Amino acid sequence: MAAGENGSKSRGGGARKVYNALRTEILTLVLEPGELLDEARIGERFGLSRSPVREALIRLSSEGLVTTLPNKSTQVAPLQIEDFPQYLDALDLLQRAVTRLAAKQRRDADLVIIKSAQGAFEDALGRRDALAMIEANRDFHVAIGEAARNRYLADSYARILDEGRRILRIYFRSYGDAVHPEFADEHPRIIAAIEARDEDLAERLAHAHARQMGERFLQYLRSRHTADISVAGGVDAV
Amino acid sequence: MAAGENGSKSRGGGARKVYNALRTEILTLVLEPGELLDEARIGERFGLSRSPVREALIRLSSEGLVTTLPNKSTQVAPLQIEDFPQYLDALDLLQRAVTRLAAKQRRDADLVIIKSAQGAFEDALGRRDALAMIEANRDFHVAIGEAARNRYLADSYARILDEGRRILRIYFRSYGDAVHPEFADEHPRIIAAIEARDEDLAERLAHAHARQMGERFLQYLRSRHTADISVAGGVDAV
DNA sequence: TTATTCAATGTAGTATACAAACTGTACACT
DNA sequence: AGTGTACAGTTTGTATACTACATTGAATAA
Repeated sequence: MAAGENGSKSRGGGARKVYNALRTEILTLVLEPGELLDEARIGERFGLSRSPVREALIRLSSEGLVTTLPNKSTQVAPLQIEDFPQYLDALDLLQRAVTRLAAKQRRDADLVIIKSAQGAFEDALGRRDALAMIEANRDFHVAIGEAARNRYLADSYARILDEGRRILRIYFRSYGDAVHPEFADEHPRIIAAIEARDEDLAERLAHAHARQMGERFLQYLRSRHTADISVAGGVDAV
Repeated sequence: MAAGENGSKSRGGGARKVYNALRTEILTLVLEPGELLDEARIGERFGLSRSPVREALIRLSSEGLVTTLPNKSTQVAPLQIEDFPQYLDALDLLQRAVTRLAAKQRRDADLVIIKSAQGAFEDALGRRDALAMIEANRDFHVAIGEAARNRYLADSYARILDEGRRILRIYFRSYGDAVHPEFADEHPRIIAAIEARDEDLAERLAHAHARQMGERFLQYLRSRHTADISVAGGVDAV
């Protein structure tokens, strides 16, 4: 297979490339939960051997984004909506803590990053681009996580936010990726609270924001039958 | 290298074996923070090729237990005591949340596991076995995490607890692994609160427990010079 | 003596080769 | 017909081979 022929980075880049690509596709549901991943096929898709592909899959497995059936194959981690309440609890807790900390510890440089992410968010909102909106939303909160200056909490928070990308994707996709503008005004208020170093307000807004998100998704779940969107097993679900 | 000759599991077991071994040795400081890990050497130590070793290292890297310098080598993740305050904050937050949830959600089966871990803890205390005590302490809290029935929080909590094993190890080792009995009576009270489903008390005790641990370690840090125990870079530090 | 270049060496990243386990199908036997 | 076994195909897990990057140290020049 044309060894030595490579487009981008001659070394070390292969595994990272596959990792990033698969990760994005998993989080955007281009790869459906439960879908089976074949190392060889992925390898030939990227023009790489199985080794870097394997590395990428191991990383993803370690993050819980893929599940590896021993000696059989690895599949995109199923989304178990039955523990969505757990998810919400965790998101709420970490979001409150992190946003409060950010209000306390933020520096001006942090604010710039946060506002920039919010800019991208509003941009996507204006373009009615659901995909970009989800990503910018994640970046916005991750930026707040960084501003909290606690790598343990920020890591856990980022992990949860990523999981949320898949949930939000299901939500929007089910509405044909129509963008609902009701999300628009919550972020600026959070920014303002962080900028004003108002810890209590920041925490309260963060809490409300998580609740809102959960409420909307639960409402959506109720509108459909839970069974219908059980993406847990099949490739062709939803 | 005698292909096909292996003691335990003929397939999939190799990588897991290396992973578990390295992980334990990292968390017990048998492998010092900053120590360099050579894939080939590890491979020959376990009678395996580089492939399974690589898989183990990738997993560990993904968990933050080793740091991989691109194209150079991988080293045991340095312990940065300068962000010990961050660590404490995160531990406190998650411990409070998880212990409270455990008091709310626990089932009888959970209590059995928790008490069993506490049994091992007291056993180790009696034997003055610092290593076993640290491990049992971690298991005790992880069991509480399981009882909370929130896999997101339990995962984050477990991750933080593992990091704590290294910190506790430094602490005890510096005192020649002498076991201080003042830890003894906090766990039973936490168990009692969980058993009685007293959420507020459980959270308060969990909070106090985290504070105690942090206080002791900070006191230890103050007694030595911070620079002396900076295990960040060198192999032979401490 | 000190700085710089370059070859030599070692190790990580990738490719390939081989072995074991699982899957499914076909066929035989009851 | 139903069940069990054999065999082929597919795919993971591991071993080995190869390549490129990086560091080291010696040789040479200033």
